[in-house]
Amino acid sequence: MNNVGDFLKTNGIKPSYQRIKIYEYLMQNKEHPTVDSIYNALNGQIPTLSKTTVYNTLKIFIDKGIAMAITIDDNEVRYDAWMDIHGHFKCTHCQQVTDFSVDFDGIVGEELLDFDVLERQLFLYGVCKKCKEES
Amino acid sequence: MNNVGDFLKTNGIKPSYQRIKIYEYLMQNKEHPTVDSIYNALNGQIPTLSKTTVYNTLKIFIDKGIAMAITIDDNEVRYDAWMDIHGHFKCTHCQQVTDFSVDFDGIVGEELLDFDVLERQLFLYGVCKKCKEES
DNA sequence: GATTAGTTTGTAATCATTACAAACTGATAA
DNA sequence: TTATCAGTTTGTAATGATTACAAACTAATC
Repeated sequence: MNNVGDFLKTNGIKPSYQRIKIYEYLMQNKEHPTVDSIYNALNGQIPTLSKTTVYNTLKIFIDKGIAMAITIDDNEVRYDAWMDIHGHFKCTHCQQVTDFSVDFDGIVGEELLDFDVLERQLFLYGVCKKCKEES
Repeated sequence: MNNVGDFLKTNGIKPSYQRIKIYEYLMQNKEHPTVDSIYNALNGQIPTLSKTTVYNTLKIFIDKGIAMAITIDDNEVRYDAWMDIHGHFKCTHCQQVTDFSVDFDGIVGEELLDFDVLERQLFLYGVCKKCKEES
């Protein structure tokens, strides 16, 4: 499991125990956890863990570009270690968030011709397959 | 100016003075105001206005489908009365939000084939034309 | 004019996030 | 080994947006 540590080092982040655990958690739990779920999940293994550390660590990850924050719904920020371009679908019934691939070519109008676009986020909302079948 | 009142009525909203003013403000200020800017802008005309009323009213507008909330950046919810499908570009230099048209055809991968997509939001981030030229 | 439903208002509570300072850790140098 | 120092973690307190709630108000109806 030392590859996570190496990965952090490669990205200019000192691989402390907490940071390794938090990044591992992000990688293993792709359902876009919140700060709270990360904290609660890791508190068992790291009893001294502080929520501030979770916030700090996630901020470092984002600064260094190895994670991103997504605000799918107001007032719940979620975190994601999958950095490929992809979109997020949120089911308004079961609240589940589903990733999907996106092809951004040619969707943007001329208004942004001379703009530098550095980051893209596509959010879709509706009813997922499972909830549709159940109703 | 009574057409705004009629418009609200058509959408099942009793056209009170506050509601009319708030909706007018949304229509005239397309830069995606926050609750705070709406409140501050209207407080002159309506000295008794309460921030709670702004929150309540915007919630009603959203429920009835004549406005939408966008969370371009964490912890600042903005409101928009333009309900056509469009994207939002936020310049990370000047913080300005620019609307642009979007063609969503064919961008979504197969993962969502059996999903009902009811709402779409596309956010782009980067450097706008003006800031690019200035640097 | 009385009643009632709906609307607005202000205050207090909530809750996520941030600020900050103290405690801790681990490496390096004497 | 011990001292030092930068970087990390922790806990508490502060902030700030949003919500809950109850009282005051308004407008329409009987």
